[in-house]
Amino acid sequence: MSSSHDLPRNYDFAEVEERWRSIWRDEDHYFDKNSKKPQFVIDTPPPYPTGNFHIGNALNWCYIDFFARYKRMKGFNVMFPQGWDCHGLPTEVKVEELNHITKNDVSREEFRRMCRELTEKNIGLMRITLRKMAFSTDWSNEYVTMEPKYYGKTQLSFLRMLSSGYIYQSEHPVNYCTRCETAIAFAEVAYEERETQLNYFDFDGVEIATTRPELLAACVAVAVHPDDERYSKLKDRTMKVPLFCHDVPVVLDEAVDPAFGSGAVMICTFGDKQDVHWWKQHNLALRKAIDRQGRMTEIAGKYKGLNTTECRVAILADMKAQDILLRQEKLAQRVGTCWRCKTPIEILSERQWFVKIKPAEIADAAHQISWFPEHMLLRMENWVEQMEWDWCISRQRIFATPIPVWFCKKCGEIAVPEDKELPVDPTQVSPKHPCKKCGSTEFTGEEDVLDTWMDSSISVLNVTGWDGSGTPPFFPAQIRPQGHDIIRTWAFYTILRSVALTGQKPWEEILVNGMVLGEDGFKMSKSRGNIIVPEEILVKYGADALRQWGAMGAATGSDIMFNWNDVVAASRFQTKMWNITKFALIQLEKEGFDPDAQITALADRWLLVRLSDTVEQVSNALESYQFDVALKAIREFAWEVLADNYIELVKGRLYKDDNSRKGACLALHTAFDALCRLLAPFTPYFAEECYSHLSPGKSVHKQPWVAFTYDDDAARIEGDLLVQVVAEVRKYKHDTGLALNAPLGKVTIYAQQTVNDEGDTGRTLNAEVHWRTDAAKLDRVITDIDFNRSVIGPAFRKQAGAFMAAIKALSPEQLANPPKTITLEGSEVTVPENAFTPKYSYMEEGAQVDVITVGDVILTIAKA
RNA sequence: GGGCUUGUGGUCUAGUUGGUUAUGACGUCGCCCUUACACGGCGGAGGUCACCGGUUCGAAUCCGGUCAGGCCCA
Repeated sequence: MSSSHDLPRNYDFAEVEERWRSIWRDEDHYFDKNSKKPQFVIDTPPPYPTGNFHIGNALNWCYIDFFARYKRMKGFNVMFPQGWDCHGLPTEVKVEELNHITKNDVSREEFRRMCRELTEKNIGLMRITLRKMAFSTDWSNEYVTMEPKYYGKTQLSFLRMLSSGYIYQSEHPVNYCTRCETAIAFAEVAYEERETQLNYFDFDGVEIATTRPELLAACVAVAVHPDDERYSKLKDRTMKVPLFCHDVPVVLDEAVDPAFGSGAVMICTFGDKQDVHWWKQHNLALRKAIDRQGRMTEIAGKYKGLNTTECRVAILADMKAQDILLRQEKLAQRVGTCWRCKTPIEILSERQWFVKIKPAEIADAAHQISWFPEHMLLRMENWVEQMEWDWCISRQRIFATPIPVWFCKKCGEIAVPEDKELPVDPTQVSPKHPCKKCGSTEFTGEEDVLDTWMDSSISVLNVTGWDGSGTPPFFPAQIRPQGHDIIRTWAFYTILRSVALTGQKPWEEILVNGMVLGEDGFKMSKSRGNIIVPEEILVKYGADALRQWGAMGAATGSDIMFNWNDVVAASRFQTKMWNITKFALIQLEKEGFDPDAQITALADRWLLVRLSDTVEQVSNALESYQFDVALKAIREFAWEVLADNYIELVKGRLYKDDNSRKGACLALHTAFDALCRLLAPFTPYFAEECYSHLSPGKSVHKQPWVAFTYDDDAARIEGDLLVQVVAEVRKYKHDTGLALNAPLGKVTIYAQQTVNDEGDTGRTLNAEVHWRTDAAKLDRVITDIDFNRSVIGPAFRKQAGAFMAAIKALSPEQLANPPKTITLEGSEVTVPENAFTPKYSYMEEGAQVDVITVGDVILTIAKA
């Protein structure tokens, strides 16, 4: 134990946090591959290296660190890896922006180098925040998806799924962002509400409504509802497309809504997902009118080269000129846009790579995983059930994992590298062997790259040691922590890939955290100006306070509003705990502490039984990831049970110099030691600081989790009574205008059981306290009568005075049980309800006392 | 339009399988600087548990509907 003289008056989080950060060693958090302990592998989310570790990340990581630290103390071999999901458009866009270039202005290699450089810088910045937050990261298991070591595995996983038939290439309509010039997956399409124009025009004699006249060149059919009598004569006909003059068939389809527009629609390749549906179902022709840059193609004839907006204007003008544009209406519609750049997406038919989605397989694995909170599983189920297309994994970008494939220039056959050649960039190197089919040595490297989710969806395979064969040594992981916003992407793709590559679920449990909203209850955004960055909180209140906010801000899994109040409250709790620490150390160093002391006093037993309850509550809560419940129980124990009640009760005994303080010292030591350990996962710096003063040279983070139990039901019940008695007497002092430390004379407590309080109650109340088990012998005396003049006045008017005099004249027995009527100046009058209340005083053994009841217990107080 | 989720004092929030007086924090009001702590202690005020209906001896809790918010999707 360090001397209390060493303890500064105030807790200086900045000094303490920096000091421990320099003392702690990374090695303490390394996963031990040879350990005999049970493993606890966490499939940590690899954040996108934007350079800012935002508050949502912070919340997610707080949860991870809480259970990582808890599990370590519980004796698990914990792996808390840190990944970085580097590839993707945002970085490309940022690089273009920072350097005022477009990706086509420099070579692919140069562009990649610039992206890597920016990413490395950003990772550096984010690592600093992670360390400040005291996350117990296993830096020996850090992975960076843009590094060859990692993306080689991404490529290996691609090849495995290619050979097992999960991956195929095909020409198929895909969502395409013409600004980013790449295909995107459905998960990357964001829908936005927009107002557009619905144009009615004459289509070979039939009125048709369309929002996208620019797609007229891509029209491949006209569809009507089979029961729509207006159009029954169109059956089996072909129709001539206005302006373009090609013939298209008329198809009948139930999905056409006769009430929308004119009830007849044109099918274009492709205006929306419904067009793709009809196109497939009716086996229609393919007319590609828009290219990858979003410009009109050959098919569009004289409109070739225009972008879609220009083309729309031109076609509408030409329709007007030909007098076939009938009318226009405003229409609210939802447009699919690129989630990165918000450009409306086009559906283009392109040769792309796909991963087969087998919904049943994924649903089955999802059901084998425990979900926290449970209802998040439903989101996965809903997403899985409505999958229509396979997952398009090819992207036409640069900063991403190359698709490890060549095409034979002669016969088109695919060539793939051997495992040991990975990673490869097929645009830079050639295959080692001639074409299997035709023997040619001329190849073209695939220029397309992989969707970033192809990298991140093997995070769990990577950390569990996957090498391309069978089940990895540490697979499945024990838990996946992540936000609910990426259930349909990261969670979904990870399950898909794990099942495809290992045949098993990726994790035993998944813990889904909520989103962090601004103080105003809205999603944090620049435009609202409600963004809070972790760094700001770290500077003002420190990491431990921020971590407490993360634990207590909301129930695990629900969205959480950021709230400075919670951070302030957290920091106040630390102040309180710091004062408890100072008090405990001053007391414990007085005479050392005796681990063999006997605990006999009620207050001491009560503290230990409440501690035992708290340990159980906190442990149970942590097992089910209820961090709010756990920390709340800890705070309540420290603040209410230990500080406000226990310490106040035993102070007097601790100040004494005799043997009776030994039991209190042991109880205090036990509770304080346990508190440090309970707090360790939540406030690692603070807990370490407190514990280091209690047990110098030892780290609380290397101690086992508290296993303290104390079974003493009587102490819980009697101790609660003791605390209640003290509270009632305090209230009595307050009500009678006495200072809390004012001397009180004699207090007699009539309880059913004998209580050994070692004199604690008396010292706490500054009174002579007697606990008695016999019945109280009290005489009740009416000392005065309170009259209710607002009742008496209106009822008796001038006789009011006489009424009150008559009541005063009643005997004590009559007053205790008042008559219904009374004789007033010779006549019977009714005694109104609530007209008066007798005031009693009590006499005990001839002295006047005040009486308080606490349940069945009677307290009498004889003032000094 | 569909799925999920939420609606508790001024603000935020707890409330597990329905069970006496609905939890805590912040704010607010009053008293108190008692040898760990005024970044504190003690006490008080403040709630038709969104609304309507149902099940029940009993509903914040279960069921149905309405209204409002959030998220995801069509």
